[in-house]
Amino acid sequence: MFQALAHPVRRDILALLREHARSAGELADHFPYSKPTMSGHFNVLRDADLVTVERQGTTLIYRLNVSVAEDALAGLMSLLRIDGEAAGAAPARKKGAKP
Amino acid sequence: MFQALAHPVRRDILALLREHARSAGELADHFPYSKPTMSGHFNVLRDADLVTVERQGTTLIYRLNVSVAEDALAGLMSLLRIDGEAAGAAPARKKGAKP
DNA sequence: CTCATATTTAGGAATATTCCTAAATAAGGA
DNA sequence: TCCTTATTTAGGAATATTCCTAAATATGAG
Repeated sequence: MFQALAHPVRRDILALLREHARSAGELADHFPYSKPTMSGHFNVLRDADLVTVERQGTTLIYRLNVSVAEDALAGLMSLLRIDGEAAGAAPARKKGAKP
Repeated sequence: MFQALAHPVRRDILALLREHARSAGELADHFPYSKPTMSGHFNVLRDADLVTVERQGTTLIYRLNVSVAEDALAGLMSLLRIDGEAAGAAPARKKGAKP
């Protein structure tokens, strides 16, 4: 799953899907690569379970799989033992952080 | 930086360094790979600024660079627009999470 | 069935990663 | 200086990633 996040194009795909679900073609149009290349990136994200796919007629709709993304984040957090306070935009003040 | 996190050995190195700083040799002893191979992994982590290194006599001491790790986490969070609540071990109740 | 559209799979070239052994470098002690 | 210890750099083989073009598949319209 970290492997899937390792390529900038795949992270950008996730950022686009964070806004709303999109078709394969619509996603592909955002990048300067061929459709088959983009399809390969979709496969990597799907294998990592970071996105789900659903067919609608001839088009395939890709969606961000939020729960798995959250698991990824949880794993990275516990790996580094970071509380999460540091991540938001404006960490006003500490909650019950007992270090 | 995501690239640096993509290899399991490098994530395990970070997990070890999260506990406390360690020498190159001490780190290498935790893995079934040669010293030069491990040294290569250290270089990747250093290039990604995820660890710092300091010489102490003949040994090199590696330390987790927490601030950069936090930035990584923040980046992943904003990429996926996740609040961070989902990550901790026991998310008792919501803070000022206003969705 | 045939055609057009949307998307994928197949095959292959260029490049990057990962691991090894052998040799080099750095530091300190006798 | 010479030796030992700690660690790195150098060079190379095996494997994986990334991208392409060409061909295949899937679906719906006519």
